Amino acid sequence: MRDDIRRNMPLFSMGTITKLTELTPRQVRYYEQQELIKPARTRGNQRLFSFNDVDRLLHIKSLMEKGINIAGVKEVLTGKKAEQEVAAPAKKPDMSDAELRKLLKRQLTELTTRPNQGHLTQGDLSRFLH
DNA sequence: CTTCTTACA
DNA sequence: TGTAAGGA
Repeated sequence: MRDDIRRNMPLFSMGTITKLTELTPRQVRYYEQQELIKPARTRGNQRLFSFNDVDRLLHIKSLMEKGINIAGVKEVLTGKKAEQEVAAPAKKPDMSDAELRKLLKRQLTELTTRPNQGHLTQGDLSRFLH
């Protein structure tokens, strides 16, 4: 009953969030607009995210990767519908050459810069907190 | 330097 | 979703 205030305590900056979730600031702000998350603000209007926010963002991310749209994500997160009931239209596994090389280059630098670190995926947080 | 909002050749 | 612009 007190673990809640901890999970809801505003602690992370946008920079931390993007590195932790691997989402772009654009996406994070958009999800906030859609009221999928409600991060706190500092006096200077800077967003401060909590563990719960990270949790929700990771959930949203996994859902989006499954091809589920905002509407579907909202229904799932709002707890009014099951994940299956909002099945994705069609998944396209294609990626342009530019994107592919960009991705490979990024992963390569990450491998040499910070070997085996950072980036959470859904489920990691709960284990981390428990 | 990091983040914020608004807007769109 | 990306990105440029203008401020904090």
